[in-house]
Amino acid sequence: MDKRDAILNATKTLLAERGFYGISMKLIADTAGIAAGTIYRYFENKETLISELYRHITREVAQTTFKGWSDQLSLEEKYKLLWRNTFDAVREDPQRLAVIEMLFLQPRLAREEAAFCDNEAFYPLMDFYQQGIDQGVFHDWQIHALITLSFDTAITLAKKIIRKRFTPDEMQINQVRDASWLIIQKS
Amino acid sequence: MDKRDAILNATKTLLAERGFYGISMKLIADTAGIAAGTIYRYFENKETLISELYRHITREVAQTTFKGWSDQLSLEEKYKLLWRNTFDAVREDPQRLAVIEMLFLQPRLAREEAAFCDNEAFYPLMDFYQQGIDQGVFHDWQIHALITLSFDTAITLAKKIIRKRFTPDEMQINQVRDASWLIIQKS
DNA sequence: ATAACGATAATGAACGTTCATTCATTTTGG
DNA sequence: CCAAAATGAATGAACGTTCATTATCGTTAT
Repeated sequence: MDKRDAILNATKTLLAERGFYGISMKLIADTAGIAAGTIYRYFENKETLISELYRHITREVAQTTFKGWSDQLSLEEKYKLLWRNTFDAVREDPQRLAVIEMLFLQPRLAREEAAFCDNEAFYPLMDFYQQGIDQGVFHDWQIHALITLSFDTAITLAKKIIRKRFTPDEMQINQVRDASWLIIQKS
Repeated sequence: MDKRDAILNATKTLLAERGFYGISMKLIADTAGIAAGTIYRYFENKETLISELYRHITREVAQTTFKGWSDQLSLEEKYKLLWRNTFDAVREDPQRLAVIEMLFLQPRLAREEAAFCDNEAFYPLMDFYQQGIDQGVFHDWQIHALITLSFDTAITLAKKIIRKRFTPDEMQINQVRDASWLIIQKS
């Protein structure tokens, strides 16, 4: 399935670099190094191509987010792992976040895929927070209130690096991570 | 300039509701209650229409963000004001955020307008953080590290309400706001 | 080993549709 | 009555999709 990947990759790159306008099937085909008609051997039409790209990337994101994950780890170790994985992933492949956000904002996709994204791929994340609450370590707030204050800062900060608003600095990055870890705890 | 506004409004609504596909000039015109050709009396072409919509909304956002702002207020009062204004604005007009994000992600716009957004409209925000640092109240980190941990949580949390991940709850909202205020301070 | 064959994959020109834009004509309002 | 505004049918370019044709490659027959 080499060509399928090439098509998905080309679409990803073009979306990230050019946005929604100017990614014609012809251009995708050229970028992937194939003929326009060939795309239709692998994808029904443009809409399903985009939709499958979204699924593809979501799966990638879930994988990198939980790289090195183990139930043996302490809550704090788990948190540092999650935060770092997320932060580094955004920096390593900025296109991934750009495209996922872009697609996520498309109303059609948003409704279909939101559930998938939330429930399937990121279940361990929800579970992590639930454990912290159950153990009395985290504030007993709605999980997404906790996520907003903690995990989401990794994404927000990484985005700022991409957009050149924040200059990478290992010490400050760790300070943000640690601050976000502190703030969700009861004591 | 009634019609100009009608056009901008129609474009905003359609973008928010349908995303990038299927917002033809004809549809925008119909939604605005005018003829297709009329749009070209107010905007050079589709691209500048979109671009001016972005400017228009950014200006609106800046206005609501600083509603009630006064140099008399204490840092903490200023923060609570900023956070609330931002949070409420997203809830009141979700389309605004949806569209601004969508447009911001378009690479062409992103480069042109990023500077405008950052430097002009949100100068007082930067200034607020700089004051906190200078007064020794906030951590002496890069401003955008502080923003990530504090101001940005208002946007992130508001988005979660729109996407039905977080159920509105005044007490928890205030807890998040206060936690984000605490975390950026030295003591 | 080579040739012949068939099936699967790939190609890209052609087609029909959509859509941004134009402009001759009509409407509006002072 | 006239200038400015508005109209919407017409235009042409761009684009998604199709499909007749060609290339590829594994299998079988010689």
